[in-house]
Amino acid sequence: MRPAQQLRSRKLIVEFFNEALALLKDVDFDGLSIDTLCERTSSTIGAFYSRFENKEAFVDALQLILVRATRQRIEADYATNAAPTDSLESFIGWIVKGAISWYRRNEGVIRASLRRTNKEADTWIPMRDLVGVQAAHALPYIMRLLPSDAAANGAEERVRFAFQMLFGTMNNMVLINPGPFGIHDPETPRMLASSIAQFIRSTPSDAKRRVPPSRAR
Amino acid sequence: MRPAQQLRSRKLIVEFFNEALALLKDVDFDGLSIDTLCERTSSTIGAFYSRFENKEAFVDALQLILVRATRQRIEADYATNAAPTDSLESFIGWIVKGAISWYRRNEGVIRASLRRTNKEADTWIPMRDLVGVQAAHALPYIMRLLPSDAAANGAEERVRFAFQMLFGTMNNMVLINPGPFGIHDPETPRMLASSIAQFIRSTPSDAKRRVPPSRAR
DNA sequence: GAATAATCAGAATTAGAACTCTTAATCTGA
DNA sequence: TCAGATTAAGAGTTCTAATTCTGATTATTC
Repeated sequence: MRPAQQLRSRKLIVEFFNEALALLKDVDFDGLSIDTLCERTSSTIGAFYSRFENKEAFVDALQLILVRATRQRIEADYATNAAPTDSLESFIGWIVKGAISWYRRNEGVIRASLRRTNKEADTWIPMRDLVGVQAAHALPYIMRLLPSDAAANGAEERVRFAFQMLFGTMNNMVLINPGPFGIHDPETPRMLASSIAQFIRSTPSDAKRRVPPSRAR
Repeated sequence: MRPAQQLRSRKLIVEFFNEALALLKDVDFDGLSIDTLCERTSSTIGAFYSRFENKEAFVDALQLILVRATRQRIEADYATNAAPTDSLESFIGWIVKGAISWYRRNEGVIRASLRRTNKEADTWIPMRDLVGVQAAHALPYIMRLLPSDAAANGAEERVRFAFQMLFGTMNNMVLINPGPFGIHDPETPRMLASSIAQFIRSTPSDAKRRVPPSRAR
């Protein structure tokens, strides 16, 4: 992306991004046509290509903006002690609530990003790192809130897996809306939070005691 | 898809499907080129189009084959009492093991199906129904294996949500392989099973007791 | 072993969307 | 105000991959 020197082009770039975000509610990156984008912004192909190397660069930039903003938001939240520390459940509830609202606000880009074709270049990587950032911040909080017996045995592994399930489930909601619960349903945060809190709390012996080896299917 | 009258074309159709499955390990439906497919099967464009209306119909057929086969497999498994009934954990373990191995076997098509662009036609629907079928079969088993206090309060809802998390997590693994756990990791089934069993067992009062309302993020 | 139907071959066509390129307009600084 | 730099217009080009179409080839039937 070539940086703009003049105000008009700076404005135009913003318009491109905003209109793209709007369009992404209906289509994904493949379906996002540069022609359409230019029409919608009352602009032209030439203007677009004098700013962006190509469509891919534009899309990368769009993703990057979101990732950057989100990362800052996360950092800020933790820096200002916004995270509740009274119990594991309320901490997890806070995490989940924040995550869900992020998914709701950015549904279009997220869906498009998930679908973006990646032959070699793993275009989801910036998004993935976001989950990593979240997990890294949350981990010490969670460990502190966990009773010592639960914390002792592989809690960190369970936490990481819990995060993976959390974001996996939300990605899936945004991607294919499988039902019965959708990203916009009011019960969804509660279900998610209680489920992963439950899992994090569980001790490995719970599982061992209860799961005798079953025959292969 | 026009049904084949002669043996040679029946064979060819099978070859098309098999080769497509092989190709889908590397590319998705967009990247699956008919030209390539025909080369790989030592066949020709003409042969392909004398069988299939167009590429989309071919892809639909491919998906349908998988969905049909899977549905039958599920029905058969339950019909022959393959499901363990000694404990919730072993039943869930069985479900998860079966599901994971299905994902491992069919990773390519699944990934491609997840990514398939759907403007209006929701091409994932047949796959989604599969989850529904699974859940419908499993539900009564689970209810029977649940202690009465857990079963009483919204257990059905929790079961459905657990299934949604299970398949959401696996879809996500296949789609973007987020880590730390992958669909091929040997620990994955255990983690998945213990996590959803835990959640299904939990009573709503667990959650209520433990989650005081936290301030919005 | 023709006659007819089914299938295959594959060059040529089409279509859609990204991108280029040249000319025109607009801005900026002196 | 005007010369040079930046930006915008948008018709035209290019590229890619699906699809069409017509003449062979191969199977089936009587």
